[in-house]
Amino acid sequence: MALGKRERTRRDLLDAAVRVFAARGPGAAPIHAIAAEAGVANGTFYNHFRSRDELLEAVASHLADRLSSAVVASFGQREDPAEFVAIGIRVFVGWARVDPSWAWALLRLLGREGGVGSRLRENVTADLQAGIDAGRFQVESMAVAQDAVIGIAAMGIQAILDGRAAPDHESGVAAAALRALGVPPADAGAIVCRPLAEPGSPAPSGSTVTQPEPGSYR
Amino acid sequence: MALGKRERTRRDLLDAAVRVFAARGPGAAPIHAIAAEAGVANGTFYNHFRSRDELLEAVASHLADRLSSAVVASFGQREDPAEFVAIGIRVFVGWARVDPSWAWALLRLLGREGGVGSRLRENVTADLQAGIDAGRFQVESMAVAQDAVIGIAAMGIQAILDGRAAPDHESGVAAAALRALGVPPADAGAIVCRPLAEPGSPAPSGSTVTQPEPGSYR
Amino acid sequence: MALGKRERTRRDLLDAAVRVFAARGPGAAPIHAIAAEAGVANGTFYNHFRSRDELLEAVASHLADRLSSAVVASFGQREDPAEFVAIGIRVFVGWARVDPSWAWALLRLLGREGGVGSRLRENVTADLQAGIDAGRFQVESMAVAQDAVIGIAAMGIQAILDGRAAPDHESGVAAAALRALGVPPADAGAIVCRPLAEPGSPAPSGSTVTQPEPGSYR
Amino acid sequence: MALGKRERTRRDLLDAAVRVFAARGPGAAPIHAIAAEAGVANGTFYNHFRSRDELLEAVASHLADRLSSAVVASFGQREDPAEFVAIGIRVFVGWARVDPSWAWALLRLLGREGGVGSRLRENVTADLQAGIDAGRFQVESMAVAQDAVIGIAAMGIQAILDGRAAPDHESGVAAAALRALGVPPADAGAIVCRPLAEPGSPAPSGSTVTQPEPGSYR
DNA sequence: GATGAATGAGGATTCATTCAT
DNA sequence: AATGAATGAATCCTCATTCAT
Repeated sequence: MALGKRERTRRDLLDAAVRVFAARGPGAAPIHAIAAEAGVANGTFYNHFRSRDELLEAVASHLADRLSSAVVASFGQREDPAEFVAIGIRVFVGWARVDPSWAWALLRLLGREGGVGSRLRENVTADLQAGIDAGRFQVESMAVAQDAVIGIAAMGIQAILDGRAAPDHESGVAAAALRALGVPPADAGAIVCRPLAEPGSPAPSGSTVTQPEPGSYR
Repeated sequence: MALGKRERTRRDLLDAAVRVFAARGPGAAPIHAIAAEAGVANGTFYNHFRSRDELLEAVASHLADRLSSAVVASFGQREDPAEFVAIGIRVFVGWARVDPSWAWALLRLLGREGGVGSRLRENVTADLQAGIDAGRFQVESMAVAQDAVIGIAAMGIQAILDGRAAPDHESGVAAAALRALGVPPADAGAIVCRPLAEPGSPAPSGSTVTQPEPGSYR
Repeated sequence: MALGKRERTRRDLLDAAVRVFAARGPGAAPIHAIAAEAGVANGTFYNHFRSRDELLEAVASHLADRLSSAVVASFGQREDPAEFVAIGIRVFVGWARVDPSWAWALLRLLGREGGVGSRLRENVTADLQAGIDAGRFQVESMAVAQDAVIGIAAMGIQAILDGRAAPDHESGVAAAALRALGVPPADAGAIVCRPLAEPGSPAPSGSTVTQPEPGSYR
Repeated sequence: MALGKRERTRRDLLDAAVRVFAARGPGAAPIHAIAAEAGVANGTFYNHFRSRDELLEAVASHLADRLSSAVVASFGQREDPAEFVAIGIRVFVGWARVDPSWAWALLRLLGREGGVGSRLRENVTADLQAGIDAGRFQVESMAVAQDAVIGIAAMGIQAILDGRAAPDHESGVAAAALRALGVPPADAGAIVCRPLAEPGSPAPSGSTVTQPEPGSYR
C-alpha cells in the first residue's frame, strides 16, 4: 500500500507532531520543531495543515483512531460488557508502555478544549450503557460512569509514564474501574486476568526529540 | 490580619493569575494580562516574582494550600478512613461549583510537569494507607489507589465545569471512588450521604477575564 | 485567429492577473491566486513568465495596448486635435464602466514605478503637441498639459469606480481637460457632445475574484 | 513644548514611516525598516501602533494635517474663491520641492483605499462650492471639479518628483486647474502670479533611506 | 516600590521560486 | 507543457524581561 508523496509527508508530520508533543507538550511545540523532526522545511508544514490548530485536531483524530482500532482489535468474541470495558482499559493503558510518545501526546491533548476528551467519552458510552442496561453496572449516572472510567485510565497512563507503575498496573487499574462501576471486587479481579487477543503491532515511533530543560519556556 | 502593601500586591497578582489561567489556560496567560487583571503595571510583576515560572510554582502552591485547608476544615471528627476520602473528594469536587476559576486553574496546572499532581498524591497517600492498613480498602497497590481517587476526582471536576454534571455529582463521584477502593457499594452509598461540616467561605474570586475565542491560539 | 495552446495559457494568465490585481491590488496578488484564477497549476506560471516582475510589466503593456487600440478605434476621421484629446479621454474614462477590472488594474499600476505612467504620457504627447503647434491649446508647458490630461482622466476613472460619478461624467471630465488646455469653455462643451465612433466590443472579463476584506493587508 | 517620551517616540516612528514610504512605497515598507529608520527596536513599534494598517491611517492623517495647516497658513486675507484654490494648489504642489519624502508618501497613499483621497476631497469641496455659488467656476458637476483639481495637483506633484518640472511648474498647474474650473485663461494667469504669504518653516525631514534597487521586493 | 517604555528573541504564516514527475 | 510538493527567506506580531524615571 504505497502512499502518495503527499500522504506520506502528511503522515510524517503527524508522527513528528506526536513525538514533539509528547516530549514538550503541545503548548511548547513550535511548528519549526515539528517540521524539523519530520525532516521537512518549515513551509512544507503549511502545505498540509492550514494552521497550528488544524494540526492539533488532526493529531487528536489520529490518536483516537489508532487507539480505537487497537482496542477493537483486542475485543475478539466476548459478551460481557464488563469484559469489554476491562479490555479497553487494559489495552488503552498498556499502550503507554509500548508507545510512550503517543501516550504523552494523548494526555497532553486531554487537558485541552478540543476533541480528544469528548471522543473518548463517546467511544466509551455505548459499552457503559450496555452494562447499565444489563444490570452489570450500578452507577449513579452515566456522567459518573464516564468520569470513573476515563479518569482512572488517564491517571493509570500517567503513572506508567512516570515510572510509578508495577508491571501489571493496567490490570489493577482496570479492576479498580470495574469496581467503581459497581462490579463486585471478586468478579472484577477475575475479569482482568483473562488473556487479551493479540493486537497488530503498533509501530512504535522512535523519537529523536530531547526532553525540555526544566525551566524552559512554558 | 492586615497584609502589608507588598504582601497585598503579591496576593493580588496571584489571584489575578488564577483568574487568567482559568479563563485562558496557563499557556496563554501573558504577564501583561495578569498585571492588568491585578490592576498594576507591567513592571510591577517583577518586583514580586523573579520570572514567569516562579509565578507558576507559586500559583500551584497557593492552589494546593487553599484546597488542603478547605478539605481539612470539612473533616470534623471522623474516624473511618473511607469517610475521610469521601469528604475530601466531595469538598474538592464540589468546589468547582463555588469557584470555577480555581477549579479550571487547578485542572490546567494538573496537566503540567510541575508540582500540583505530586502534591495532590502526597495529600491523599496518608489517608489511603490508613484505609489499607485498616482493611477498609482492598486495592492492588497504592499506585492504583492513587490513580483511582485522583483520576475520578479530576474528571468529576471537569464534568462540573463542562456543565455535564447533575447537582449531586460530587457524591456520585465520591461513591465511585470508594467502590474503586474496594468499599462495598452499599457502604459507599451511605458514606457519601452524610452531611459535611460547614467550611469557611472560600472567597470566590470574581473574574473580569473574558473567555478566549474558540479557535484562539493555544 | 486560433491561438496556440501556449499562447492561450499565457493569455489566460494575463487576464487572470488583471482580475486579481483589480480585486486586491498588485501588491496583494500572490502568484498562486493568479494561477488559480487562470485555472492552471502554480508551477505553470513559470513556464510563461520568468518572474513576478515580468508579469507586472506584461500586464502593464497589455493594459496600455488594449487601451490604445480602443481609443484609436474610436477616432474615425477627425481633424481637430482638441477632438482627438476629447475622444481619447471619453473612451479612456468611459471604459471604467464597461470593464471595471481593467480600470482598477490600470489605476493600481499607475501608482507604481513601472511603465504605465510613462506609456500613457507618450501616447498623449503627440496629440498635445499637435494642438499646441496649431494654436488650439494654450498651456504653460508640455509638462503642464500632460499633467492636466492624465491627472483629470485618472481621477475621473477613480470617481466612476467609486460610484461618485454621474452618467455623463466622462464628458464633463473631457470638457474640463480641454478647458485646462486653454480651449474656450463653449468650444469644449460642444466638442465633448459629438458622438463617438462605435468601438469594437472590449471583451469584458468576468471576475470570480472576491474583493478583499476591508482591513486586509495592503 | 517638550513632548513626553511616549509622544516623542510615536512622532519619530511616524516621521520614519513617511521617509520609508517615500523611498520604497508603503507596500514595500517592512515594519523593521521603519523601526530601524526611527532608531528603535522592532517591538517598540507595537507599543505605539496596533498594526501595520493602523500606522497607514495615522500617517495619512498626519500627512493631511500638515498639508492642511500649511495651506491654511498661506491664505492670508483673500476673497476670491479662485484665489483660494490657486493658493492651495501652489502650496500643495510646491511642497514637493521642499519635502519630497512627504510628497512621495502622499502620492503613494493616494492610490490606496484609505482616507487620504477622501480627506483631500473634503478639504477642497468647500472652496469649490463657494466658487460655484459665486459664479466664479463653471463646471459640469462638483465631482468634475474635484477630479480636475485633485487630479491635476497630484500629477503636478508627480512631475516635480520625477524631475520633469520647470521651476514654476506649480503656477502652471494651478492655472490649468483654474481654467478647468471655467476661470478665463487671462484671469487664471494673473491669479497664479500673486505672491504667497510666507508659510511657517515645514521642517523638512532628512532621509537616510536608500532608494530600492529596481527589482526589489514588490 | 511602582511605573510603563523599550527591547529583541522567538514563533506563526505567506509566498516567490525550484524541481522531480 | 503542466503539475503541485517542497523550499526557505521574509514578514508580522507577541511577550518575557530590563531599566530609567
